[in-house]
Amino acid sequence: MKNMLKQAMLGMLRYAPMSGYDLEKMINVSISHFWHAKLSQIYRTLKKMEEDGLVTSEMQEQEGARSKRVYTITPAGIEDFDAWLATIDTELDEIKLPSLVRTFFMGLAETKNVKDQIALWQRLHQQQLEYYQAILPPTIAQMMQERKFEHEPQDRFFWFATLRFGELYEQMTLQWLAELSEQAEQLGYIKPDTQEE
Amino acid sequence: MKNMLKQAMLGMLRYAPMSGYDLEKMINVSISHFWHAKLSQIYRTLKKMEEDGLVTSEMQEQEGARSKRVYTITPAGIEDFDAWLATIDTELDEIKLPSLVRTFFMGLAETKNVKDQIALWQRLHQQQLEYYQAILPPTIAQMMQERKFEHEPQDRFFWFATLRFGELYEQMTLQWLAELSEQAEQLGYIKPDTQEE
DNA sequence: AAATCCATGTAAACGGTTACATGATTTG
DNA sequence: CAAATCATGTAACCGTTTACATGGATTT
Repeated sequence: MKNMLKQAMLGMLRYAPMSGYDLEKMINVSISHFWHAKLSQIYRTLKKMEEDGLVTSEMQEQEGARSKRVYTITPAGIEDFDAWLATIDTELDEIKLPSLVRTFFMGLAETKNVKDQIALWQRLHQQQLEYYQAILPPTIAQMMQERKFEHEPQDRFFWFATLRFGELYEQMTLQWLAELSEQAEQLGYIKPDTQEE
Repeated sequence: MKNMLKQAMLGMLRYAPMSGYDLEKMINVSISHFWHAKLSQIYRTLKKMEEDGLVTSEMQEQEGARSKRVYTITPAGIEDFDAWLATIDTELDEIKLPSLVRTFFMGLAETKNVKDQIALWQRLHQQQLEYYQAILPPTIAQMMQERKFEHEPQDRFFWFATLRFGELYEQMTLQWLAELSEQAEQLGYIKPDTQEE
């Protein structure tokens, strides 16, 4: 997998200086549906980036709260990030979807299981769709304000374009699951509703 | 990321014994659009699986070709695989999409670049869609025959259901890209067609 | 004659997760 | 008063990639 975490972190720091803890929030909320990272990895990566001169840090005192180490992107960091943005990606993303691996082998599973699994996926993706549509947009807008992201209308445009991708992805998945369960039921590969356990 | 490679390999071996080289082909063709692995990792994993008693191997001579080490799933391996299939996955897949990270930061990029990148993605996804629709189905069918996969109609059904997912995924992505480029152009975030370089 | 495919592996490095360690402040 | 949030880090481990090493058979 491409080394995207460094770029994602530099990108966030281009909008505003922030701590490792803040970066984790930005990544695991704003772009959670297509990238994620654990705090431990973020701290390690920040250390490495500071050694490489891409960021600098200083402790910042806070009234009534413990102080935090705030990272700021350096000119070298900006150069590195902009150079990456100026390149063109010529390969499709390599995706790993455990649920599709499971689906591939479902012909070997119990029909009761297949039915339950598909029903659960439908519920989870329905929830996720609602999360993208109703909960995430205001959360992201609020986050950008709180962390004082200096940005232009076009930044906002592309941020919300990635959200739109999430929405379309969930809708497509729900469509696929509906098709799958309908056809599987017709062919007798999953039990039709009998209600009782 | 979940430890899917072991399950994917056991699953393939449930249908027919095969070599590490064959397994790589099965994984990187049949299920390439949602899982992949390098040969070196496959060989290491096979070694580990043999130590754990999930598979056994024996050298198999071939006329006019070098011999190969053919792996067969053991009863313990079947048990392990079936136990996994009988569990229900209660979490959504965690996806990593480098192209979406790039999109998120496109407000900071040159408009010329954005335009070129989106155009290239459109071409690549169009190609991939055609690959799923025209090339993969016969390739997979042929592969299953050659490697003597003993299977039932329901196996086939779920194999092609994962292909259908790939098709829908590409169509959805193309729709998203069309929407994105249209809106970005309207708002002046990418240069409209001027043809000359 | 060269390139690709078949075929198997090892070693080092890298990316990422899990577990551990600590403790103050805020919210329910 | 308990749980969640804020806040920073280290160490060990695991999964994955890249580079190395080898060589016969087939296709172009």
